[in-house]
Amino acid sequence: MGVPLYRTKAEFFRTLGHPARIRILELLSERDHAVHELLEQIAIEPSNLSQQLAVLRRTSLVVSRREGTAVVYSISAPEVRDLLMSARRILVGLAESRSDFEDELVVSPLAPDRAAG
Amino acid sequence: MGVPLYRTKAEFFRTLGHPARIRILELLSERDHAVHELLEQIAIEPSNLSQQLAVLRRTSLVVSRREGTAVVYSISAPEVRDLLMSARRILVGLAESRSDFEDELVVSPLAPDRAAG
DNA sequence: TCACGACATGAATACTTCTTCAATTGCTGT
DNA sequence: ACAGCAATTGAAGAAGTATTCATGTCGTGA
Repeated sequence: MGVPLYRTKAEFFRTLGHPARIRILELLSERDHAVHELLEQIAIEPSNLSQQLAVLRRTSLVVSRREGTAVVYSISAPEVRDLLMSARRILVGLAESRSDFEDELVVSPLAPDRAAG
Repeated sequence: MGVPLYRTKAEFFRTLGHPARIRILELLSERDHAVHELLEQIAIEPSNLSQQLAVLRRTSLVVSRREGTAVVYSISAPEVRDLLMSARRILVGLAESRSDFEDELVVSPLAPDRAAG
């Protein structure tokens, strides 16, 4: 146990900090996908996808197996699904409180037109 | 709603992807803290702490208020606490499955004593 | 109002991480 | 064994993020 947990956590979150990797994890948390299937869903170059998959493999978040001509990926920690959902909940909450606030501005006594952000 | 959710999620996780910011959120999820209190707990330079707090403020994860001479921070989304805990669970799980595998290697026929993780 | 302590900001340099390209490996069918 | 598709790798330049230093702001108490 040389590395403090908050450091490991930060590293973990950084791994999640890329749109393509989020998409990959979302897709894999539904079911296993071959690389070419991921490629259909995510609009990036094959080699870029491979790079992102490599990042996820390094942190053991996903594992791959070869099935004939295809390589199939699956998620190692199904709990990631909950994590993504709970992130969504937080984001929706933050977005709401921000637009609530904008509403309040608009609802002031003699409020002139105030463009929405 | 111009920005796809997976992009926003990635951005969100990137803001969590720094040891100091994780520490800050952990501390704030227990109770509000003044900047000088955070400074006592986290071993970084004051101006660096300010920078990290600024990052968290930009994403509305924390808010600050002035109290006399001090500036007090609090967390906007208490659910962040759950998120951090569920991240911990995933990390522990991944770490265990990795060392299980190492154990298997060690657990050959004449397995010697096995130290607990 | 002046000086001081508590924080924040801007800007520069040093790192990391992204994206893309060219080259490579591993199967499958012939 | 070879052609051809699927996926990966390494490397290089572009883009983004971290850390630090010098400076600026905002209250408080003398």
